[in-house]
Amino acid sequence: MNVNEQLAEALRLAVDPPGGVSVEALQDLVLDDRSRQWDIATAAQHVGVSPHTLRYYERAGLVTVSRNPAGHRVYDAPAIRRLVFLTRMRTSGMPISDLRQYIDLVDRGDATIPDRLDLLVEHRDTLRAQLAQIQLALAATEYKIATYGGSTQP
Amino acid sequence: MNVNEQLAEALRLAVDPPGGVSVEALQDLVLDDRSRQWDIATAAQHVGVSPHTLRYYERAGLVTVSRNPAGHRVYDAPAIRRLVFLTRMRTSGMPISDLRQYIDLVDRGDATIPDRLDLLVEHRDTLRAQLAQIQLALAATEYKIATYGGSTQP
DNA sequence: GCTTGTGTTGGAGCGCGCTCGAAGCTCTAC
DNA sequence: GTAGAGCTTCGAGCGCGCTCCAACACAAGC
Repeated sequence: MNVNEQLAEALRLAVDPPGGVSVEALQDLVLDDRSRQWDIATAAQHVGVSPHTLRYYERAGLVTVSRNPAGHRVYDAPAIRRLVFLTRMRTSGMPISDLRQYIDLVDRGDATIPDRLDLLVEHRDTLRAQLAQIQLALAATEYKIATYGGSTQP
Repeated sequence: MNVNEQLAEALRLAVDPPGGVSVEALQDLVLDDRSRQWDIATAAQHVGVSPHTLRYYERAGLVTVSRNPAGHRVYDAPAIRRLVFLTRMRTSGMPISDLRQYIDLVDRGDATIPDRLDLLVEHRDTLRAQLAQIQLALAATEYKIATYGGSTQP
């Protein structure tokens, strides 16, 4: 599986969850059409957040978005990809301050890759711990359901 | 596996995660020693939250705690068990309002068991969705780590 | 008896992540 | 040309879940 296939797979995975990314947006992203651009409403739809939130993320320094002559925001494929990543991390509970830190490293170039790796590994561990927590809560919930005589299936 | 064994197993599972419940507290709970009582500081330690939070939970109507002659809160085994359950649900993202609703049903007696089941099943579905989200974020993170050349193991 | 620690209450404050409002500019449709 | 939708900015507001403060009450140890 090469990198593009991995990316496509990761993006395909992103279709499923509610509040996720729309299919056609992902197709655009996989195609990486450099001429394709989106206004804030469309971008928001594709990313699965509100335009308010997109502006907020820009103010928070998570993305820099260029403007058209009218001063309106213009989102391109890389921006959307970054936003998809960011919202995925947000959904998983990563605070905006951490994302900001990571993004700053990205914007400072390849020399910061080791630092980014540190952050990512740390976050991976957080996610694994979180996974365990959720599984525990799920077990507790299913236990309660079982004791109440409810079916655990499906 | 009878109900007591299931409970013991569920409680054993609770030992592992960080910020979780202490081993001796669980032993007390499994023994269900009716004479054993705890002050707020000890209870907080056992449950893994701050005394502030315990008072807050009481104000929020999640637990009712009796007082000793001095007016100090006295936590018994059932109270602690409820708090362990509540904090587990909180950790998994269940809002306090939902917990309040569930607790109200519990306090209204067996007639509300169907309603409780509804709530639990709903929460189970939420947890499953959440699990998928976390797994997705984990996959994305591990993908990034891999592309940066970091080791995915362990 | 006095100090120190721990508890009590009500209410205020806070950090986070949005979310919205106001006032104004721009594009589109008719 | 004009209405209306949608964009811009800045700043304020909000809901949640704590977290802390002030002022006081009680308990244990010296």
